[in-house]
Amino acid sequence: MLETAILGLLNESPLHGYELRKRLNLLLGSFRAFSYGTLYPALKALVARGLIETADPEPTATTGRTARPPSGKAPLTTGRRGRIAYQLTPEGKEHLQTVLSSSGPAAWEDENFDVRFALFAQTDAETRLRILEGRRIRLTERLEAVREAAARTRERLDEYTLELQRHGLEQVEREVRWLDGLITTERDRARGRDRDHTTGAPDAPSPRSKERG
Amino acid sequence: MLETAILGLLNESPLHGYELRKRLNLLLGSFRAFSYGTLYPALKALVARGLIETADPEPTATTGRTARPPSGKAPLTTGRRGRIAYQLTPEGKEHLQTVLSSSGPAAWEDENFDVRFALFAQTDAETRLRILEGRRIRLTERLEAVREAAARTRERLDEYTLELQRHGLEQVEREVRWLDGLITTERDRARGRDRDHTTGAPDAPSPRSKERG
DNA sequence: GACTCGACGTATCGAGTCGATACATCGCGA
DNA sequence: TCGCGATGTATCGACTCGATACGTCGAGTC
Repeated sequence: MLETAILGLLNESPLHGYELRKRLNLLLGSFRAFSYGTLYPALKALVARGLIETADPEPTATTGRTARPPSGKAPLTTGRRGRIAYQLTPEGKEHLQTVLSSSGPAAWEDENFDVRFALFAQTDAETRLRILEGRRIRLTERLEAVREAAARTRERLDEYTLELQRHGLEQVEREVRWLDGLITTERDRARGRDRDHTTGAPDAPSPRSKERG
Repeated sequence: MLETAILGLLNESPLHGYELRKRLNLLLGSFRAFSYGTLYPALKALVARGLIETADPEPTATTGRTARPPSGKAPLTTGRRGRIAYQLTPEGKEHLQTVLSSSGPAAWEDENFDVRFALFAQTDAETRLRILEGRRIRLTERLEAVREAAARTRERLDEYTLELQRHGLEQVEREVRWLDGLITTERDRARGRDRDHTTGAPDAPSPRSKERG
């Protein structure tokens, strides 16, 4: 799912590897932190598949730091200030849209959910809701399984193991409640936004109508 | 750290791979779940290092099912009821004690802490406390780093990304509070167990007697 | 009896990921 | 001028997972 995260970030602006990694880790918060050993091969693979291509980075107009002029030699091995920026190709945009509109089990498993959630701003409302609900079911299933396994164990465990299990269960329960809140919010929004249809408008900049918080 | 978990489990009773994995995953609760592709190579490596050795499993005297006699051929490829039980060697026990009494950074990093915690029943009180405190510092450091990184970001993120970050921070904060409770419990126990020779007492808490309260 | 099915049990493989590391440029302060 | 830390690209070894293969065994089921 690293690939999806990359495509999602590049859909907002072209970026080079170093910056991409920083944003990636910021995007996923304190959860995951992809390393270069993962990122660069993934970029290569995406280029090979024609989903992204190299490009010039934005001049970063906010600060005065302009991109350096190509004064003199540029040892092609690794360019002398060798920024290699990437941007989506049309195929990449298309592929990203396909992925973002999918909501199968692959979207709500542990290793994918946070990436998909981080890209919710680019995901349509219906898919958001389906992913949240699928994730919720997945977690409650696991809750059930762990509780059952613990009950079936006739060996009595020491207090530390029990505390670890209790803590783990509590974490998952809290996650479920978090999802409940998100699902409620999404349903409310869907009700407020839509009376008869209107499934699209994924770009629509956030409706500042905060009056009904 | 899989190796430590294996040694810790085998220190209680000899086990074969299948059972070992079940207990391993029960031990670590809903956190981690080692797979066979991890377990069996680890067992091999431990045998090669002389820390564990094959043994006969316990006869499971509760039910009438006795271990089968070696009647006839036993295709050595995978024994016909090919349970291969493992037990600690003296070197293994010694190594386990060394590991369990260590409390360096390796003990409280993400990938090790839960295993070490699950083996707290076999760990002495002083080491328990050091690991818990080290873990707490580690988490607060991360909290600080993430908060700072978020503050330094001038790009304003969409609401979903923000929510993901908020949720992640909250999880870690809750983890810290969990550790606080455990640390308090451990300190109280140490006080109850030992009167005068308190090792560090960096907090120097007011000696209020809560046993009557 | 013959059939399937699911639990038990050992074992490997490919793919994905991390952490460490290497190498290079740049700006900055001592 | 020197080192140092941030920026920047890139690879390697080690670890882990999920899927899969192969095999035994007991319990149904018709």
